[in-house]
Amino acid sequence: MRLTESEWQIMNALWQRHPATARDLNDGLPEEVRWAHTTIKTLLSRLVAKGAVSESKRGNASVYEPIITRDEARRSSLRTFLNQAFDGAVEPLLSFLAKEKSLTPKQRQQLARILADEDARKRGRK
Amino acid sequence: MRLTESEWQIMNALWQRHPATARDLNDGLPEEVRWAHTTIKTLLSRLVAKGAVSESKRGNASVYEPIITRDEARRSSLRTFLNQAFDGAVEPLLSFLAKEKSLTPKQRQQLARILADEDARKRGRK
DNA sequence: GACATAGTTCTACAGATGTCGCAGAATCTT
DNA sequence: AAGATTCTGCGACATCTGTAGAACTATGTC
Repeated sequence: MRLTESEWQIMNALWQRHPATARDLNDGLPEEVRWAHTTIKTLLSRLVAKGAVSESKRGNASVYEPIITRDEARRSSLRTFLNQAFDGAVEPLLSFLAKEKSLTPKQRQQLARILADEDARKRGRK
Repeated sequence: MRLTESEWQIMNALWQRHPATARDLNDGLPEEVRWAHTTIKTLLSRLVAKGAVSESKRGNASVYEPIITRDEARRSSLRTFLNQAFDGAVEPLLSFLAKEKSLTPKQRQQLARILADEDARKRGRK
């Protein structure tokens, strides 16, 4: 499932609050991205067409629900990102992240901790 | 600097081998993505227009050089990716990566090692 | 010099995306 | 029930992307 930039906006709002109407969503969107009502509707229609969102009627109005999960969307987005920028492999991204100045020691430690925890969890579960 | 999917292909080939002519590049591209010669030229022109690539003449033919570095491109791509899928923060991506089943213990360790090394380097440098 | 070859610029075009406006149907308010 | 308000469906349109053919020009080859 491939989402465009504005579709991500919509989905992010929808994952956060759903079921939701077009209006609900627009209110929930960040200040800077306030589209015309019809714009949201168009985006939502396209998402429904794609099968990323479900639409049902409550009286006259449409109510939307996400079908794909955020993690699913993240996964495919990550895939694409890796393919384009890192030869499709995770390792290069990992080193890149580790190298990045923008990653603070704190974040670095967080990452290390996450890994350790995850590792422990994996081990313990077996 | 925002690169499209096919632009990434070109850039990846160009970072790998440059200076290069349109023909050089096409040869260097993965089998599946062999465009018509003119397609490459079009893409290259667009990249030149964007300021991502420089063009110079050698006789009749054009020779291209990347202007932006791969890391720069990666950085902005990462930025966009984070903004869309992870609220713009690195941490959520880190946890996501750590959580992912697809990340093997080996990769997890690699990442841990990278972090440790980087940390040491940082510390030692100060 | 005449032709084949390879490079160049221009133009084109369909499909994807970002953004709506309009006009009519449904619903709410007095 | 009339007017105001809110939705909806549909069409529109400018840009961006992907992909390439056409036509012309410079080069290489006998």
